Amino acid sequence: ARHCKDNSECKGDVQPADFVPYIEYKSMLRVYQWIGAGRDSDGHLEPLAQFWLANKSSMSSEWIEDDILGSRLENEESDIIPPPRCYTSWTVQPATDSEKDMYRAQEKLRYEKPHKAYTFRMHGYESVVGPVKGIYTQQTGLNKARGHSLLVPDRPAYVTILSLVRDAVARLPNGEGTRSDICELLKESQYLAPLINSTAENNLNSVVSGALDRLHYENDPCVKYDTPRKLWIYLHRNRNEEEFERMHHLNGPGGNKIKKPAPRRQSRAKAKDPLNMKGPPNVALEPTSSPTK
DNA sequence: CAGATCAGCGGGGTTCCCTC
DNA sequence: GAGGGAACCCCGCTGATCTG
Repeated sequence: ARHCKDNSECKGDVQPADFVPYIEYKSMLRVYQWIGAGRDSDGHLEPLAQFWLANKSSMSSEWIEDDILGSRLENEESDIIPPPRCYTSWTVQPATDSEKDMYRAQEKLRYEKPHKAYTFRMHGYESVVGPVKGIYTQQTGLNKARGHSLLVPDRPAYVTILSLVRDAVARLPNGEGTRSDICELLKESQYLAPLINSTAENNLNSVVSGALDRLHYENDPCVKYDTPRKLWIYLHRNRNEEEFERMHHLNGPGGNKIKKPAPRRQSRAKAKDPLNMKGPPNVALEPTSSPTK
């Protein structure tokens, strides 16, 4: 991989049609990180290595000037997407009854201690979820759960559509997936009311859409939507339970509760401006990628 | 009672697919 | 290639409920 000063300089590079970056540039730390673990293979790397060997004499080794990337550092620092803690080749599919039982047993444990982080272990993949927002002690559960058309009425009050969607996002394989993947995982929850017809299914889709919407405007959001790849990414996918609990209490009662104003999105025309997309050709400045299915 | 949180709603924008 | 429709996300507003 090499840096180009601008896009035009990169036109000579070759990338496979199904190109996905294998290294990520951490602008905050100014380091490159290998993010291809589990996805790399000689089949992908050999053509690139051959091309490099054939063309290395004509390639520039110049680095991006600080004034090109430097001015963007502050913005990017908040946009860094961590790689998953572990990888899985499992893809989302409807759960069998035994899989549902297994998940529900774990989910029960997770919500027995809502003030603690929890690690779901399914399909050989570990998904760590943080404590439920706003819960800092072992609750007595006296509060009544708010009514919700898609949730069962006899559930703890702190089990909301937001918490369930957050768990479903956390359980996405490698922390990435589509909205329908999230819906599929959500259906395994014991707190979701049975979907009786296709109308209820559509309703679930729009409810999840709204929940994802709200989740990614939170302070320290747990999800981000990757527009080019049309995937939702679990931003906390590399945190462990200790980190979750530490951050939970930092933001908890007595902690820093200064609410960050909702990040105003760039105007769409601006966000899509190709001139603003200065990422090096083979480096993910933003999301990590997984192979196209 | 005020503020925070959760959730629903609807208009607007973008992208993709299909048809002509 | 242009146009239309569908699907989806973006964003602000509002109301219900809970908490201190």
